[in-house]
Amino acid sequence: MDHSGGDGGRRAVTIYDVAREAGVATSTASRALSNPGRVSERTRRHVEEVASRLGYRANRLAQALPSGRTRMLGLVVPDVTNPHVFGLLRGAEAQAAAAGYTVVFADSEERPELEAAHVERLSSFVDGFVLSPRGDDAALRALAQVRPVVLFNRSLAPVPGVTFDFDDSSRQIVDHLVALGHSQVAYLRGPVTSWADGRRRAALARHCGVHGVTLTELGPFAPTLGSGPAAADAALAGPATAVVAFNDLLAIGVLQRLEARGVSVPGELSVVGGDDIFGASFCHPPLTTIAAPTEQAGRLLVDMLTGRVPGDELVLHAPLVARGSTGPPRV
Amino acid sequence: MDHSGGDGGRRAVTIYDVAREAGVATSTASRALSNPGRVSERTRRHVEEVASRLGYRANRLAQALPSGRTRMLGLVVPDVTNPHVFGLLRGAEAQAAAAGYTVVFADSEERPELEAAHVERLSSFVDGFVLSPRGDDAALRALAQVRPVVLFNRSLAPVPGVTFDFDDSSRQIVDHLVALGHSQVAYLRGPVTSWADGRRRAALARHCGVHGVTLTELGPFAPTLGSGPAAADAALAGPATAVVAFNDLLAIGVLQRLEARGVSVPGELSVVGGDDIFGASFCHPPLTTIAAPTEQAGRLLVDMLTGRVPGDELVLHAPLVARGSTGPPRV
DNA sequence: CCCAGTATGGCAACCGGTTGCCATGAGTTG
DNA sequence: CAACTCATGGCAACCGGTTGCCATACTGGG
Repeated sequence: MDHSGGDGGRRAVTIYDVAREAGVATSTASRALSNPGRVSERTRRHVEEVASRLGYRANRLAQALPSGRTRMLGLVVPDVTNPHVFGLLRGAEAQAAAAGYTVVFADSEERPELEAAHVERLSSFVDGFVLSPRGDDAALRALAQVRPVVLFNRSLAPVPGVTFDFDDSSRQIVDHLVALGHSQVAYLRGPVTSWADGRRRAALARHCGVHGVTLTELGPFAPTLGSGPAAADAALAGPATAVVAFNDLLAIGVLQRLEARGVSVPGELSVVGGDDIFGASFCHPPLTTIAAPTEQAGRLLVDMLTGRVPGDELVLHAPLVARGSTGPPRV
Repeated sequence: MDHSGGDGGRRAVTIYDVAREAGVATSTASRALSNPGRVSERTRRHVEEVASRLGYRANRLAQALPSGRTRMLGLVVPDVTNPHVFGLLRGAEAQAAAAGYTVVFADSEERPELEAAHVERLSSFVDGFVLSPRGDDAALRALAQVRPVVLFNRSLAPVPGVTFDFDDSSRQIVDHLVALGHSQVAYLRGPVTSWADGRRRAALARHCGVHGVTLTELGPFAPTLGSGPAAADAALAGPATAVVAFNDLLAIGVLQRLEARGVSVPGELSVVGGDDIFGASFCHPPLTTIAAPTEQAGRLLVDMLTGRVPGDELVLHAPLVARGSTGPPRV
């Protein structure tokens, strides 16, 4: 067995080495380094000097073992490279740093079983989880028993979380399209495992109903650029003059396909996205979408986890951002 | 002190509980669960049954303490939300999973001291690091003594790493611009802490020299969309008919500014990026850039770390992707 | 039927820290 | 000058696992 620091060579310096070299008991060395005030200034300085001379670095594994606390937080998302979660990453990181925590990210690649595996692997190493979950309700509830958990974009009492006001953002979209004169709208569905997709569909249907707008559902589609062509073609085959996509990735994929097919946007078809990702403002034409305050969500989630805000169910307002991809239908 | 699993309530189930409940010694319980073959089939089954009935989950902190190995890898990047590192994240994750490792990501926000802090915090919890480094050489060499380290986009013998062939990609850019008829080129510099920036400048200067092209250096600029306007304005103030940006983020920011100022691209100014990020293909006009094989780099780096490839200095070829943002200069 | 060999299980040490409790000695006060 | 505080430092247990070594029981063979 190799107990070295990892370079396969000499063994790492332990607090015992420091204590021996400094001529004090290990408890004194420990207190000198991590519990100052309990030890005389002279001794403390001496121990610190010896520790740094020997290049001592505490083994955080051993340090965390008695208390079980590591001051690390786990953040598991379905896809780190999806711009939609950028705000979450940044917000969580910033707030965690402020509270003296370190965030580690893991990517579940949209797969519930990988999410479970990551959580399992990390659960001993972190004090709590921020999850943008893909797993089913039962698994999440079970996990919440073992470790503090907060959820992004999923409501699952009694587990605390932050969601966006889908009802209101759907209302804004429908109002916007109605104001432009649309009466035939298609919704391009996201993954069936997405809780948010179900919410958006329901809310859109309700508000379309209120305004007498006909809503068609297409899909489900994978929420990626690559699904854009199929989604665009499906939309063009129907009567819709405007499409609302599950998310911006899908919407941008649709825009690319429409450009390739020579369909003018918004003249022949208006396109609405879902989350105002990086790229939504500079694609062609710039995408009308919903600007979810994901960074704020990240901050709040970490606050809940670190106990600075009571764990609860928060719903954040997400405003519509109208850009060039929506306009009046060409009659 | 609270030794519970984290919910503040009852204490977590330990292997001692399992052993007692199953009526065997702790060593037997341990072996039954993690070293099968050393224990009779009947006993193993019994212990497993008891463990799952009690909801036992091994404390990985304690498990890792004796061996010092966690089968986790740390990946520290300057900015998780910079699309440039997406390939790195994906490639590393995929290859690590294949080798039975879990990857945790951390974000240094382009700050050397935060990078150091993350590494320090994580070093006991991971078996090695993949770094896209911002710290200085001495710090990195010191770190490499403590833990296995491999570097992305930085050459620093004897620490193994993967870099891209800047010389060749600069040659491709210059050849391309010369073929289009340009003779006045500006380089928009990246951060001074970036090793890659220095390499690109030197290589561009050399190849411009070969073709008798005049190269102007502007900046340094932060490698973000937000620096685009300043960079674009600086470029327009000079004689250049083509600009090469440090990276795509900066290049896309430039494109946005040029569009806002009504400057036609590539008619009045050609623009070249640096890393073919997400968005480079659908910005307006689509960006000519260098497609660095970052995913392959991520795979190789993890292979080096897990010892499946000899630790060494690898240089990967990065091809030019010509898109709409470059064309002949308007005479 | 006895003995050797082997499969199984248990004791205890160890990983590297932290901390409760007690002993000691210096400083303070009556 | 003696008694009492209080600051300081040390012993040892503990966190929750793993593992080397030994004891035991059971097996099969002579």
